[in-house]
Amino acid sequence: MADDVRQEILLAARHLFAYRGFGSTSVRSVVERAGVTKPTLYYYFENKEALYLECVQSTFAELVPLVEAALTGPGDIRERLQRFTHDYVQKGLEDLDGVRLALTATNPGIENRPEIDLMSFHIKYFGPLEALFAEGIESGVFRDDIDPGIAVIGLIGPISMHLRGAIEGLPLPDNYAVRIVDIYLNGVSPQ
Amino acid sequence: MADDVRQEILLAARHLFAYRGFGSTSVRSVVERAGVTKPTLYYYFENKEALYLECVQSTFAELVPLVEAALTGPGDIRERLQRFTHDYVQKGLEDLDGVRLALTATNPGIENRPEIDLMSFHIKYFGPLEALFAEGIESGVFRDDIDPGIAVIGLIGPISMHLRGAIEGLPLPDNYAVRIVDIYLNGVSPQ
Amino acid sequence: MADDVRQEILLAARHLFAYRGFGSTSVRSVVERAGVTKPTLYYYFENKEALYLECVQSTFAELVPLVEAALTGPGDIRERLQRFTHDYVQKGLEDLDGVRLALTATNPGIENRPEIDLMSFHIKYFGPLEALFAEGIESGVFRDDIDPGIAVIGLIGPISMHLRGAIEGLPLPDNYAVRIVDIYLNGVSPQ
Amino acid sequence: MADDVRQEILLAARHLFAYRGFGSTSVRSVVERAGVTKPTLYYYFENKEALYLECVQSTFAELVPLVEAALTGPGDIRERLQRFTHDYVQKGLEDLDGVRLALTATNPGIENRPEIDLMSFHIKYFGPLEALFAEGIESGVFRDDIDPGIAVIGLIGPISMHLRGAIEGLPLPDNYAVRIVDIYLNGVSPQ
DNA sequence: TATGAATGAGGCTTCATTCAT
DNA sequence: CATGAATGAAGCCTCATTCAT
Repeated sequence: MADDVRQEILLAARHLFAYRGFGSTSVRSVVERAGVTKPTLYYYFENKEALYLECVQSTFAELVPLVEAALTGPGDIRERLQRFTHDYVQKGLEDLDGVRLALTATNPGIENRPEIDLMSFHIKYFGPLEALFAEGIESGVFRDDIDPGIAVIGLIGPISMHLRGAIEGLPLPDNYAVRIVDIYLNGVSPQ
Repeated sequence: MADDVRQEILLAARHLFAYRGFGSTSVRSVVERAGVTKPTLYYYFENKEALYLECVQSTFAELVPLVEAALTGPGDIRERLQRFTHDYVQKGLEDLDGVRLALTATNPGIENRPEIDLMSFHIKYFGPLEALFAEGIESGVFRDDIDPGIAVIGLIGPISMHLRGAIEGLPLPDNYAVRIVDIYLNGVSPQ
Repeated sequence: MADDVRQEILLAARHLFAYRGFGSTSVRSVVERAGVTKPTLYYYFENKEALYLECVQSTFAELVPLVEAALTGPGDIRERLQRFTHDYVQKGLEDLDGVRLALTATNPGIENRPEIDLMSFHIKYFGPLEALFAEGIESGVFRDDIDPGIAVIGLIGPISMHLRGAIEGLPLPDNYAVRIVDIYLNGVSPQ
Repeated sequence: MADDVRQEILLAARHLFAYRGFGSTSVRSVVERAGVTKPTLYYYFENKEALYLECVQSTFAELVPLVEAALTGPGDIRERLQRFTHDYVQKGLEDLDGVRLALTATNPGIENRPEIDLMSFHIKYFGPLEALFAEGIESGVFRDDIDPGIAVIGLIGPISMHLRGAIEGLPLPDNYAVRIVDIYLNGVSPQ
């Protein structure tokens, strides 16, 4: 019962923070969307900042197991990268609020917004990915002259840009996971 | 004289919009930083929104010739991509405010902020890049089974992610332009 | 058991009312200090005002017997005045919260605070003192050309000012009771 | 013009702070009484606290020259004390708001109210009085076995208590200055 | 050109209090 | 007896904007 109210507030806040950012989301708009009064919001959350942080952290928290599951599952590395790409984008498409929120929250240093502990997020988030690359280099599936950091960004960068496009309504190509990973693995030059 | 004042206001606003976003930047903070009074600001700019738009558009305007110059200059395609990558990142490092502002302004739909005409920007901005890819495919330098949209994102995605990292203080790898383009062209798999 | 809770609330409230006044003491701060919940407080007290009144009245109630005991005890008038002065100040030093509360509560008309029935308090409080003066005048120990009201204030005024000083940490002079009463009886001029 | 508005706000605030204290006086009530809007108040004063401090300090500032004038003027010490007593009380009767405000502001440590620098006030305020006593002791007009601190309180205490009575509507005795100083100088015992 | 002064609206937060359990 | 949860009203303060000068 009571936790329903809390959840309702979180959902409303998540949506609004995602669409308007921290500084431009008023507490009033949150409580109106959630159908509660302001003191009720303050009963469950210390202040607007704490509410924001919980929204962001819960959003990120949902991503971590996804990454891990996709990357540590069965299949060879190409298959795992494809599954990761697909699941990650799919999850984003099913939760556009979450993507928007993540994009805003990881935008550097703006908005008067509370500090997000991005570093620990990066570790949890990119950790398994970097591990996969290390594994791939060792087993000869990846070139051994590539910095793992660069390697991660080479995949995450395009994926996140595709997601941004999807948010703005651009269509994803068919078989996007296969194609993105294909370019990633083999490059744009003919072999 | 008068244009100096205008310029001063623009500079102050650009910095603050870049660091705090549109909704969280107060007109007061802008005029204080610019050393003018509020009516003076409103003499030069219709309102906060117009001021923001001018900041963003002038920032983007600076980028367009850069892209064009880098891509249409001398050299083969690999060299031109490397030059583009290098110049783009370099320009960003020299104008971190501009990068922040661009990242915020192109973040999807947040912040109560005025609508940016992203589409026309995209055309000007990605146009030359897509043209280069078309040229490359035609001349056989690029694979012909790649969607040009995906191709652009495959390069822009990692570059913009590197820039975001740079803003947060992460070091760029040595020869980043060469290495990024190398992965982009040849993929992470051994040939 | 139950009265313990009530007493705990009263103690907490007394302290907070004493230090912050009526208007600036929140019910929340009282219940937190008392370790109870708000409905519990409202179970024992009708509202914040009733709680305040009980704090003040119980504080004053403690003073009345003290005054009477000191003034109606053994000894000549000088001794009784000294004992009164000493006991009164001593009691205050042992209950600084009470002194603060009394000072605040008798401060004229401020604070949105509930009306204190000061008049009846004055009668109980200054009554024995005025009686002592009447007795003193009759017996020739006091001058007969002095208004009793002025006489009372001549003693209470300095005592209460000393107490205020003590609250703020100023040291009391040695033998303060003797010295204050001495001035009071004989004046500051040489005889 | 503009300073008139500022003055109006100060007057309104002074009255309300005097009658209700700091914590129980709302900014809204001040601006309504002053006939201005809230942003106007904040244009002239940094915040509620600064407004309060200016009220209190200006009130005290008015007292200092009064004390000095009364004590350093012509006449022997008795006459000067009488003049001081009379002028001080008279001034209070003409500015009951000021008296209330001073009483509240010097009430120890309550009300969440801003810290008043009482020490420097005490020095300015009681300084001339203590000097007079020192002078009086040296010239043999006062007993030399009296601590000057106690001596000051012996006079100020009753005066301030009389003022408190006056605020609550109690009548002052005829010739109060003469009578108070008389007791003060000669004591309540017959010579 | 430039400004001191002003404002309606709204920002976040806390108040004293109560109801159903 | 006691509480978790809720609320209308009000708290202080700042917002973007404007007008007379």
